[in-house]
Amino acid sequence: MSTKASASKPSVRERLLAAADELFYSEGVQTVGIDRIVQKAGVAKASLYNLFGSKEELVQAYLDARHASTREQIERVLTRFRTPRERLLGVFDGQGQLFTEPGFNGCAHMAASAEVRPGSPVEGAADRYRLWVRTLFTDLAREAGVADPEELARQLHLLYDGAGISARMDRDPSAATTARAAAAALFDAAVKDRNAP
Amino acid sequence: MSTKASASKPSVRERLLAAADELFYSEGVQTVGIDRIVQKAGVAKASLYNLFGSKEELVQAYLDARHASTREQIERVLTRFRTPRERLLGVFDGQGQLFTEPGFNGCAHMAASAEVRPGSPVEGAADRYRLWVRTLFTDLAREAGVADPEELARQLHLLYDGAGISARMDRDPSAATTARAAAAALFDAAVKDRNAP
DNA sequence: ACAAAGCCAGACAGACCTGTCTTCCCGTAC
DNA sequence: GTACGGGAAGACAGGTCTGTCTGGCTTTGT
Repeated sequence: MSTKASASKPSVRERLLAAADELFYSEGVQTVGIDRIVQKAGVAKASLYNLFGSKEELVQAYLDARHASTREQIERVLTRFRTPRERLLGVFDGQGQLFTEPGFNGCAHMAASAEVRPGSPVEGAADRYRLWVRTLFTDLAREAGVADPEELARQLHLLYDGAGISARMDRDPSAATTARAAAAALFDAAVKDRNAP
Repeated sequence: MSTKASASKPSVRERLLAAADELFYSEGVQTVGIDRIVQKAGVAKASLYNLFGSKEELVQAYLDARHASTREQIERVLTRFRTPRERLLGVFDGQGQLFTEPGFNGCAHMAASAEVRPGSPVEGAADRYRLWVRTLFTDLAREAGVADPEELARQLHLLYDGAGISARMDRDPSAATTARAAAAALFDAAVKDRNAP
């Protein structure tokens, strides 16, 4: 078996994904060349092309790994909350934790999507990520009994994206707190409309 | 005089900026090479380097021109509104008009900032743009008599950025309408807090 | 022990990039 | 008429990129 070498030594694939994550995320997928990734991973260039086929597919794998990791982080935070309102706002708590991690550099999917040329398959990974965020907010809003869960989810998604942008471009991790406060106001207004239309 | 050739023929500088805007905005600053810009502008490569010095400075000039054009568009829309509340929400009306323009492809400053390597002077243009948006929202919120104009401006900026992201990545120009509705809810909640804290 | 597969190291081709420099043309001032 | 300067066209250098291919080493299975 070569796929489950996680106890003793990281497998070639794992080393490649780790190096790609570190370099792609901090410097961008366009400016980082294949040579630097294989050198950092201590891997032959032929292994990379045997495993992934092209740089574009490596970028997709890198984005999917980021997606999975973000998802785990947010869902782990959400288990700490009980009421629907707390769980809905907890998404921004999880986001705030991501903002303060060392080396945080904004949303990887936004950056990669801006770097590739339009129509690239890389945009599919970004679409998958956005669909997950949208569905998460919609489900939480529905559980909370909001009148129009889709509309509130769209609004919260704007705040979520905006916080990611601000955290990166303004270098201000407190954007998550601002987004959380705005989300609370929007949620409270939405449930109030429901009780007294 | 060569700088005011706008009546008969566009000057060399104007032709370069027009070509750069068209190519940089639709395909990205990294993937578009100098050769394609000088060819589209019908200009000698030496003229570009005499006028701008480097590609990086051309990118900055392109972003500053985008900034000025966006600013004019928004401010023109704002003149149509009278009450502070209408003017504050009118920013999202202007944004919605930008979203429906042919060839819209998201916020140029976000895309360019994601493509250049961190620390590039290009980020300065993005900072100038973000400062203008922030100041605009803060002034409008203060004119409206909100209790904490800076906090509301931060929240509205999140919606503004999020709408730009959604319009580009979800290909959904109605993101501006969603942002406007959320902004109205946040504004009304803020003035209500002021009247009955 | 021996075969076979996996993998590292690196050369190589072909394309593309930025930035400089030369050459030539054309319009204009004097 | 003539001198001059701005600009078009493009060759060129030096570097970087992706992707392929060869050679040799190491590890593993039997």
